[in-house]
Amino acid sequence: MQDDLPQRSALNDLMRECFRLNRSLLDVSQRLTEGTPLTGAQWGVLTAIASGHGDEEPGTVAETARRMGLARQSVQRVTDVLAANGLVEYLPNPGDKRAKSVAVTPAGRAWLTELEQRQLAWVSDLVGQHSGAEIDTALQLIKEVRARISRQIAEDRLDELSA
Amino acid sequence: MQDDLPQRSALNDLMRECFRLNRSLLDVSQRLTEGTPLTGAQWGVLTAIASGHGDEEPGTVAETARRMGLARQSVQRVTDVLAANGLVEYLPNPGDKRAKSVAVTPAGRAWLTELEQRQLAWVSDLVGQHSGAEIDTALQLIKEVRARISRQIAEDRLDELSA
DNA sequence: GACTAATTGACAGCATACTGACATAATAGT
DNA sequence: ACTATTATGTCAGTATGCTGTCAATTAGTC
Repeated sequence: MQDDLPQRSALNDLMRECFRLNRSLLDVSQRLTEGTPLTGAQWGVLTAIASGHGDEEPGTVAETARRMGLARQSVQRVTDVLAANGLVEYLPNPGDKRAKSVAVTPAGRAWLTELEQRQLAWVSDLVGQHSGAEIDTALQLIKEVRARISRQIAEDRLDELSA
Repeated sequence: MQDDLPQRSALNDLMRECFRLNRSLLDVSQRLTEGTPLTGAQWGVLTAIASGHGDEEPGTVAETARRMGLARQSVQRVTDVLAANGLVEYLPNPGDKRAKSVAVTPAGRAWLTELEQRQLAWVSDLVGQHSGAEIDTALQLIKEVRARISRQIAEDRLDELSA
């Protein structure tokens, strides 16, 4: 395949590597949550729930889903499991009869801090000799690539509507 | 949370962003395969099958799985679908009575070149003003982070064995 | 106040990837 | 040559995400 565009192959590699990194990260989150009542996905959702409210009142499932960029239903399913395991609690929401509030229980909060410890240790072990600036540079590039993709997708959606 | 380690938060962001990029990429592969008989995952597997044999003979499912870093069973399922849709063919393997050889059919090859075109167009549209060097730098960092994670995981596996 | 949007939860179904367990075939070690 | 280990395919079950649909609630508009 001729390569008029040297960036093409580079970006291709970047994408492939990103897929692999993603799988590695999933692996890690699974390992970090070993011995806890949480899975990787549950950890993520629980974190999102806990860090959701700068305000006093706990948020709803739909809010959490929006913040995570996931489908409502996915987060709902996980949250139900969290509730069943006592890490989270559904509270009646005076403001909306449908959307119950989701509050992290003391048990949930305890596991969160435990996992934060583990993650801190893991990251410390991982960063190696890379400087913060170096990481930031890569982060910026990825962020922009992703943003451009999102924009592309959004435009495509509009195209479809007008088609 | 106190931040003794400035890289911690940066790396954390990098991970989060990688998750999001991953989902965006899945989205894109879904879009690129729209109107073809392939899904994103099937495209990936088909590509791996096609690019597998520098040698003459087509490879087996297990080989493809290893090359992709996926579980045997996952690739098997997808390959079965490809075969059912006539994009791939199982051939008797004289060397191994269990593992049939997998060959890409002309139809499969045709869709592969079509998708290669689409991908090329997409990437050209995407690279924007980033230089190849810039992308390479990010790629190197991610590669190394992932490699270190893999090493970590491998060590953990050994620890478990010796424990 | 009544009608229409949009939001939300609940349920069902699909795609992708994983693990575990099993039988069979191939390979190594003795 | 016989046995033990490994490789492979197959079947079953799980986790995580998605979409689509429906009824109920909420919010917005006239």
